[in-house]
Amino acid sequence: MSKSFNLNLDKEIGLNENSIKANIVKHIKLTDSEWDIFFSLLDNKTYNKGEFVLKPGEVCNFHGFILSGFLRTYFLDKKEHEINLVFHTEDWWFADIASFVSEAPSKLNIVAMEDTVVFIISRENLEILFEKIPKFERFFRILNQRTFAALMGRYIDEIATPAKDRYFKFIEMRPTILNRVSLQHIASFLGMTKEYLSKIRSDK
Amino acid sequence: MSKSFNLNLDKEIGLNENSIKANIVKHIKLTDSEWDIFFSLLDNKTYNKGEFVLKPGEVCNFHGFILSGFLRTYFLDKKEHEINLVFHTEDWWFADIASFVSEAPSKLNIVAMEDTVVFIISRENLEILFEKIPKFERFFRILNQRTFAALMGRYIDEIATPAKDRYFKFIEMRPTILNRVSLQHIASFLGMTKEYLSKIRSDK
DNA sequence: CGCGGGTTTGATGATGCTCAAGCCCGGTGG
DNA sequence: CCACCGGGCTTGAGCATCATCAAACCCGCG
Repeated sequence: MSKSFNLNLDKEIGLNENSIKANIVKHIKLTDSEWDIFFSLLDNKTYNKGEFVLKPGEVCNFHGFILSGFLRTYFLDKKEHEINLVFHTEDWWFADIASFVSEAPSKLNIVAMEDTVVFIISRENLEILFEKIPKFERFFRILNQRTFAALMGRYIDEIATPAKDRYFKFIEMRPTILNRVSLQHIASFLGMTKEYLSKIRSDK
Repeated sequence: MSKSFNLNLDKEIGLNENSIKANIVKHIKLTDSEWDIFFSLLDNKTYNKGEFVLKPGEVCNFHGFILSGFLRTYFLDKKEHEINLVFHTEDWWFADIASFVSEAPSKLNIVAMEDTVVFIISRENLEILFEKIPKFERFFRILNQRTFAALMGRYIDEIATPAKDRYFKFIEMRPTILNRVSLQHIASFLGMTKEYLSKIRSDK
């Protein structure tokens, strides 16, 4: 490949690196050589719309960061209904933490809802990263804390807020998601059936 | 004070220190002088039954570890009903993480259900700890990860499991709690009214 | 034009809540 | 020793929320 042919690609990777850099410098500062180490431990992956990042039964041996696109995490209940847990968009870390920590088979599906570009860091590389740059322990501590706080908020909402209010809260909090995903997925995310959501929406 | 006079007290503190040490060494190894630093940053506190560790409106500026006793974390819904989120027993780290990270007023109550002895580490001392012994970043990263995984499990259960099954699962998973707390608190913890739990129990 | 995914509508029914009453039982005081 | 109290637990009738199932609708697309 000629240099000029590669130019656009290089630019794009540069953009990607800046996006994850911006995410990380919010909590820790690194030197240039530390950044080099960090990026050497990442894999760049692309998932086409409909492709699976993780399937039940697999062990989640990675953490991921979304550069562009849109992932959906869900599981199947006893009646084989899909229950959506998270919609992950750009600038978002994701993993099945339960499977990651226990090294047990995941119960979750993570699927690409759009063509999606991610950085992946494997369990092994993550351990190397912690060893070489302990500051990343801090970064992931803070990340985990915030993710935990967010989940706790959702948990409380789910318990304390009736379905109707959850929907109106959702369109207020995450308006852009509305255009990127079908209503049935939003219904499932909000803990109700698509039929019931439809009734809520037509009520006013 | 004479040495012999202090002996019992020392023994007791020794016991407490061993309990939190055992909890920590599961994930990180410290030298004796690091342990000294660690313990110098802790406060030992006792809460009598009924006393509050945290009230809504206060900012949670600490993490705590339970040496003995029993705490309950709950919030009030719109109808002023208490909704139990966690029962914390011995060997358990606790905090309102959401309030801790955002430094916003807590929405939660944490109350002692029995006389309870805890170690408290303040936000300031926690930062000092991270600075002096970065290994603790790792410890709390792992702790947060596991807490997150546990909450995710509960969240999925709450969504995917009917009330009846949640109760039978609970008595199987946490049988000792049954004797330490009234049924109405268990009902609230399991996301149902005390009346409904009562019917579940009498059904079989 | 017909197909198919997504959405809506309506009838029916289950799950679990509300409210009110009564029960059980240990503690306290006369 | 009994009477009464109060907290926790139970019971029952009626009801709200939300799920299920089946049918129809809408609309872009081949």
